Amino acid sequence: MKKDYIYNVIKNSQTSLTAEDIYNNVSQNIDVNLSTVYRTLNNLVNKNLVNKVVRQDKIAYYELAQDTHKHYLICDKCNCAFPTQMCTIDKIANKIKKETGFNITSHTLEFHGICQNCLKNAK
Amino acid sequence: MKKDYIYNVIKNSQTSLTAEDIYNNVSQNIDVNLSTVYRTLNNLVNKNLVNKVVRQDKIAYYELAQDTHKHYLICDKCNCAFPTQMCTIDKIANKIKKETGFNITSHTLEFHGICQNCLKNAK
DNA sequence: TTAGCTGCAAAGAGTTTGCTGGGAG
DNA sequence: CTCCCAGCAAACTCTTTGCAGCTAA
Repeated sequence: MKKDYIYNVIKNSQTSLTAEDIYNNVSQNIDVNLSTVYRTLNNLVNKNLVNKVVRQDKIAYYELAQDTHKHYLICDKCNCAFPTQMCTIDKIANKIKKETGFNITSHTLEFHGICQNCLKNAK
Repeated sequence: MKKDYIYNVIKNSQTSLTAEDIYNNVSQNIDVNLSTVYRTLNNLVNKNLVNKVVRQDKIAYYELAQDTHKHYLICDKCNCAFPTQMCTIDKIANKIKKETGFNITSHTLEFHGICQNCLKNAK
């Protein structure tokens, strides 16, 4: 079952991956079609096994759905992404929920800037 | 100059707008082409007069670049968006900057859930 | 004149979908 | 025997681009 291959790639990855990343990775082991990757990913997302986040580059990134909630520092030069655990948004979300009655169920947060590598190289 | 029409629509809007919103709005007054809208928007963004944010629906939303920084509560049912001023992200960003050396220059934050209207209607 | 705007049509990227055949239970 | 899975090609959506004509300073 190709689903397992796809799921495992996500599971074993340290960062979030694009559909293409996953396609390339799975393709090293078995034959698979891009449509299948997309369809499977949508399945996994619907089953809450995988989270999908659309970033400012308009590309969807997938990662394992887990409790430890991550956000990324995305470099606008090299497009690398460092995860950060520092998420106090839930507090803010709760506050907003109480004050406005809007039932917040999720949030996305992206930090943009220039990573240390690119800063060095620029000098 | 069509740029002025486009800029004014953004300036006078209470919420962020898509290129299509802007196109429809401007079209009520003058003839304009969608390409022109996109081109003009990109110009305005490059000149830092307008901010562009890509949301989870993969659509770019435009709003006036201003100091008072807003984030939106986006309803996953009716897709309406309520602005909220409650942004303490800058503090977090500064902390991350210090601790990791990653030079954060901007961030995006989106809250998703169900708005009060949709909550009511569901009952 | 020189540069920057425009419209139009076509291209592009990422993603989805319809149809069909194939494999698992 | 069913039903879900997979491949392929085509379609879709939002956005960008090339080209040619136009406009303004």
